[in-house]
Amino acid sequence: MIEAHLLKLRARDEVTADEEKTIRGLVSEVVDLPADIVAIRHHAELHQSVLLLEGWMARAKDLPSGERQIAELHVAGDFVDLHGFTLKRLDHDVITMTACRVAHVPHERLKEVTERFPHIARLYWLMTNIDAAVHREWTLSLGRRTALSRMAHLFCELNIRLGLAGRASNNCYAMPLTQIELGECLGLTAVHVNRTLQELRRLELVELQQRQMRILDLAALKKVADFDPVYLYLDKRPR
Amino acid sequence: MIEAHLLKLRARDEVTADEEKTIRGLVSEVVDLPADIVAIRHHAELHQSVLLLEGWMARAKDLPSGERQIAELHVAGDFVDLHGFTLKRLDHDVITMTACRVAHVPHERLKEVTERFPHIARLYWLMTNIDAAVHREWTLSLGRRTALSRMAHLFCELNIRLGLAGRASNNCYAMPLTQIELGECLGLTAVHVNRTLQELRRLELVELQQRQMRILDLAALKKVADFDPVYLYLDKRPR
DNA sequence: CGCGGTGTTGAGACCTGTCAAGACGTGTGG
DNA sequence: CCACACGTCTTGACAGGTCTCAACACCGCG
Repeated sequence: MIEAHLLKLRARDEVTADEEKTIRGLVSEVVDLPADIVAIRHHAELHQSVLLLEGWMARAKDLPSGERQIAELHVAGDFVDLHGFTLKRLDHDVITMTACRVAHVPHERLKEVTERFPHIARLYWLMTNIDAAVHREWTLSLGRRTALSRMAHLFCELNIRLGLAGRASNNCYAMPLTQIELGECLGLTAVHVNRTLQELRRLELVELQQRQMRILDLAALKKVADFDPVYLYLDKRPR
Repeated sequence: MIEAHLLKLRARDEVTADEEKTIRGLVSEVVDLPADIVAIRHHAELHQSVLLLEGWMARAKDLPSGERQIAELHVAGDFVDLHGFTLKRLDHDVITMTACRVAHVPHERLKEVTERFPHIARLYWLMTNIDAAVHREWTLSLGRRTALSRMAHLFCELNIRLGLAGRASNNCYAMPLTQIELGECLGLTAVHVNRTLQELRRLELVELQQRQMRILDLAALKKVADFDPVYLYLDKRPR
């Protein structure tokens, strides 16, 4: 069930059989989590990182006023707090959006990786750098894109990332977020999410019902979104 | 002149004399750049990273419509494209906001660091993770904070980061950005930046003239900004 | 002395937020 | 099996923050 994670790594660089064995050996235990809980609380001392095997999680930051901004969504195969290995504490919560299955990876073992497997270390460094690239793209969305374009962009991003993990095909994927949660990703209110979603439907770009996303016209959606996947760094090359 | 960089590292962890020597040895050459150029073009193949010794740079993403969003500001001591070491190409431009002096660090030497100096490698990994934390805080600003709060937050962040590099004292620092460029950071138009700045002045929180920033009431400014510096990870501990 | 970039101001438009109410669906308890 | 509660989705009217467009002031520089 760590397959999605290996798929994600192998999309960016070769992973030898030996390295795969090392990576599989990182996991100390596998745990199931219910939906809508804080899995990792901000500012808590960390001694392990969490690899998402199944389900959706998110990195959320809250304002004292109670407003929430989600900084990144995570799907199967993502290391949701790999950055916690060097940071030791997180500046955000990691929350479950659905029921999830996760693997725990002790920081001690990650440290050994940096000492004995520099190539894996660089690969994991790369993964956190790709997370940062996603943050930058969201910054661009929030700063300069309209609500419509922003939402279209998110749907394009999820289509690719879920596809990589084997969780999307034919431009269709399970999309478990409520409109409130979509708003927390997009910096919008739930009301405006609702209207923007209707506009995307009216334009016949997407269908979204029963938590199931179907992209009807990917080319047009990308155009509305101004979507270019280079920021996801999907080329396989030595790192 | 690499002092600011060492200060930045030493704010987060011990750096031994040996390690300092290794870090100083990373630099291949030092170059001066004029203001307002693209120092590193997005998507270009990279074989070295750039360490900013003096001046201001920024990571900028452009939309086809010509609108620009700045994702992070960089000051003396920052490795402006350390993430380029694993990414190999950038998803954004790195531009100079002022005349700058930079040091070039070949990726070959960084690779050696990951093989022979895992602790320095972890420190540099940490630095890119802190950049990502800054991205997340900006995401929160753009998604949920008002223009006033967002601007106040940026001024607080710069106060701390410049202070760390020895470029701020008594809550005063050189602030070379035009109002247009401030808008590119804050997701605002220049007109609204102007009005928001006036509001901050009217509230007697800051003075900004002749490109010189003076924070008049830091406590009040932080309150308006909802500023908490934990996201800058200023605690010194083993990484 | 004129020019270009920057800063400032005003009026009006527009995108998104706020508030409120109702529809719909699903799970639970009687 | 029905009644109800709760969360989610939807809709309308209105408010408000930010943008657009336009004009002018200021200033350093050639």
